[in-house]
Parts: sequence; structure tokens; C-alpha cells
Amino acid sequence: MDDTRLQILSAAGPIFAQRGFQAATVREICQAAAVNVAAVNYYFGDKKCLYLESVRLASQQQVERFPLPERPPRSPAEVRLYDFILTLLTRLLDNDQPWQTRLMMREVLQPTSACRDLVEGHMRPHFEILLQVLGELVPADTPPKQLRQIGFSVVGQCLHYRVANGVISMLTPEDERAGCFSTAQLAEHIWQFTMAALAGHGPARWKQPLFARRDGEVTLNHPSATG
Amino acid sequence: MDDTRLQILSAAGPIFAQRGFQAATVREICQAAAVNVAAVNYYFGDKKCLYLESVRLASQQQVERFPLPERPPRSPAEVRLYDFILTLLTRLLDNDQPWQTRLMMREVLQPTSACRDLVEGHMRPHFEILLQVLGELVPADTPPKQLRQIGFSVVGQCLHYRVANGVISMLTPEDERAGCFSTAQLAEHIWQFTMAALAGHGPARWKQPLFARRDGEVTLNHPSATG
DNA sequence: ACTTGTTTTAAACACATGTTTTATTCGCGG
DNA sequence: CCGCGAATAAAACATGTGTTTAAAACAAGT
Repeated sequence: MDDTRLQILSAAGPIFAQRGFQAATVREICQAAAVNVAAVNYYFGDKKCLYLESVRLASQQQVERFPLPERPPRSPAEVRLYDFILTLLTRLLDNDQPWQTRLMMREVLQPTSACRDLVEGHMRPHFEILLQVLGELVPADTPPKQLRQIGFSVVGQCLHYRVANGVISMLTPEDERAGCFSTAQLAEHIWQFTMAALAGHGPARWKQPLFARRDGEVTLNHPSATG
Repeated sequence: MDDTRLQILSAAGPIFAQRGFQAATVREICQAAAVNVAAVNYYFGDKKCLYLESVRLASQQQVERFPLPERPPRSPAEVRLYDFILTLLTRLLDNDQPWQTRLMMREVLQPTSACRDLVEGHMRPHFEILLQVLGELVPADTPPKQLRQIGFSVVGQCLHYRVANGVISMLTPEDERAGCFSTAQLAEHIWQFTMAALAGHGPARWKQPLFARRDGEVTLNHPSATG
């Protein structure tokens, strides 16, 4: 049957996500899938091939389940930025389907052969959308390199709540983390932080470095420090 | 001798950092340290104990090697924020001693029993310093919860360049990444981005949410969107 | 009912792992 | 030089791993 193939694939995802490729054992996967140990090699040929399929499936399922909301054309960039942040955070932090993101995060932190496809098919398209939105929120002459760094600042803020989830929990007093922050509230904060960074000082103001290094010592070079 | 003990410890760090606890093998460590396989159990009792020692050493060596620079008291918070960002980025990205950070990052992403000590002895003290600096850069009535989130935004931006190092490289055109960004330039960007976020709009302005959710649809609630 | 090709099963295989055991070597005070 | 305890070495051990094999069960066409 083709049924067992899907059963293996469904069981493999969460286990690979939690334990990692090395630590996850074929026997454990097969036991969770209630199939024989040899089924993995029969249907996928290899443990590695099963892993590649799992990563592919994770990326696919995640986008299906939490698509970027459709907006009427010419809707304000602010709104689209909020959409992006909220969607990314939802994908990262939704507790129902955590394994897809976990698996992808593993590839981010320690890329394997599955990473190239993941970047080209998933990360890059999404990042391009973000850059396009950000491009409408900064002066037209902002160099692409700086725009990309702003994009990394946005993504970095979002990913942190998944990457450092455990540490963040330990650093936050128990009474202040209801369910380890709510996704909407986090999106609100990151959106406001980013909008303020873009609007308060425009990147046009950022051109000359604010610090100068002399004799190994850093000296301040900024108007607000001279007052 | 006590020499072989140090030899094992020196060899174990990089291997644990690169391969992870599970995938790293005692035999590989001993081969790198040029000692017998039994030496690990003789000196450390256990593979796990050796791992705990390695994490401890990583945290210690990292702080020793890249200490937060001393500043005269009452030096401006802007400067101390820059110090913090640059020091953190240097620790994260310095190519000479990458394994200490790598090992600690593993504990962040997937905490083991070593994580609790790491947070209390390393992350929390550093985070408190950051919060104190940020506290001087925001209105006095900023709630601690929001201050913490700003802190996470700063740390998140920095960590991203280590966590997503591989993906960032793939997303950056080859001619624009000289050595995958320079640490000083990254610090400059993150500092400016953060300062702009804090100064442009003050967090005082952030109090009421800018989006309202009605019928599952998100509507904009922000002055700049009504124009 | 028989055959044929596919799927499933249990057992076995070959190898790598952490750990333990046992023997050997080394340093050194007597 | 001897003898003793610590340090090292080599081998063995028990277990767990991915994979293969060979037999059994199954489904379907004739």
C-alpha cells in the first residue's frame, strides 16, 4: 500500500524535529508509525532520503497552513509589514504544529544538504516579499545592502522568540508570560519597534557612522551626545 | 598527570560544538586529544560530565576573552549600548574561537541540563546590564515588560547573524559580503536601528495598539495610515 | 486454485557506540 | 633495585544503530 509510506512520513517529521537527524532512530520512527523497521528502506531507500522528504513536507505544510494573507493591491506597506511579521511569528510559535518549524530551524542553525532547496524554495521568496515591503518604507535611495540588513533585523527579532524560547522563558518572570507571550502582542511590539526605527530617524540619516575609532578607543560622534 | 585532563577538555569543546552532544563520539574526542579511549571515563566519569565541563569552560573562556569594556561611571547610555552590541556580536562572530559560542548556542536552541547554570551565570547577568542601559534610553514610565521586549529585540538582531549565518550568506549576493559582513559594521547597523526605534517614536507613543481586530480582519489604527 | 508481483514481517548482519575490565607502564619514595 | 599507587593502554563487553536478507502474507489476474 501507499498508506504506510504516508504513515512513516507523518511519524518521521515530529521525531526528526525533536531529536535531530542523527539522534532520531529509524526504529523509533517505525514504532511510532506502527510499521516494520524495513519499511523505511523499502519506501525511501535510506534514512537520509526520508529526512529530505520530511524537510520538504515541513516547508510545504507550513506555508499551506499559515499563508500570507491576501491584500488588495496598493494596500499600505505598513499593513503588509504587519502581515509579514504576524504570519512569520504565527508559523514560528503556533503550538498546534510545532514540528514543521522546528525541523526547518534545525536546517537554519546547522544546514545539511536539505538547506539549499529550503532557502531557494522558502526563505528567499519570503525574504524578497519582506524587502519589497520595506523598500516602500525607506527613502528611495537606500542602498540594497542596508535594506537587507533592515530585513535581517526584522526577521531576527521574530526568530529570536523561537530560537531562544527556553532562555526567554527563564528570563521572563512567571507572572508576565501568559503562555510565553501572545503571538499578536509580540507582532505588535516588533512591528512598532521596526516602524519606529524606520520612521523616527529615516535611514537617510544613517549614512555616516556615528562612532569613530581612534587609538582603539571608540568616540561618540552623534548629535545627541554632544548636548 | 593532569595534563591529559586539559587535553581532553580542549579537544572536546570544538567537537561538541560542531557535532552536538549525541553525534560527538568519545573516540573522536580522544583521538583529537591523542589519549586513550578510557581516559574520558577515568577523568570525567562520564561522557555527559565531560560535556557539562565543556559548556562551563565555554562560557568562562568567552567572557574572559571578550570582556565588556570598562566605561567611566555616568558615561552616556548610548555608548554603553554600543559597547554591549559590539561585544555580543564579537563574541558571536569572532572566527578565532568560534566553538565556545557554538556550544552555548546549542544550549539555547535545545536546552539540556547545562542550560540552567548557563542562563543564571551568563545570560541573565548580561541581560540585566542591557536592561539597565535601555532603561536610561526610554521614558521613565516604560513598563518592565516592554523594556524586556526591547531587550529581546536587540539580542535577537545580534544572535540572528550567528543563528542564521548559513542562510544569511545564501541570501546575500557574493560581492556584498566581505567575510560575511564585518562585526563593526553590523554593530553600527543594529545600534542605529535600535537607537532610531527608541528615539524616533518614544515607547511612550507605543501604548495603544495600532491594529484592531474586527471579524477576523485586521484594520489599521495608526495616524500615518489615515493620511 | 494457481501464479505472479508486491508488500510486510522477523531475523540477521555488520558496524559503531559508551563503558568496563584487565594488563602494562610509569614515577618515585624506600 | 624494589615495590607500590597512579596513569595509560589494549581489549573486551553490552548495547544500539542502519541496513539487508529471506521467508511469509497478501492482492489480483487468469
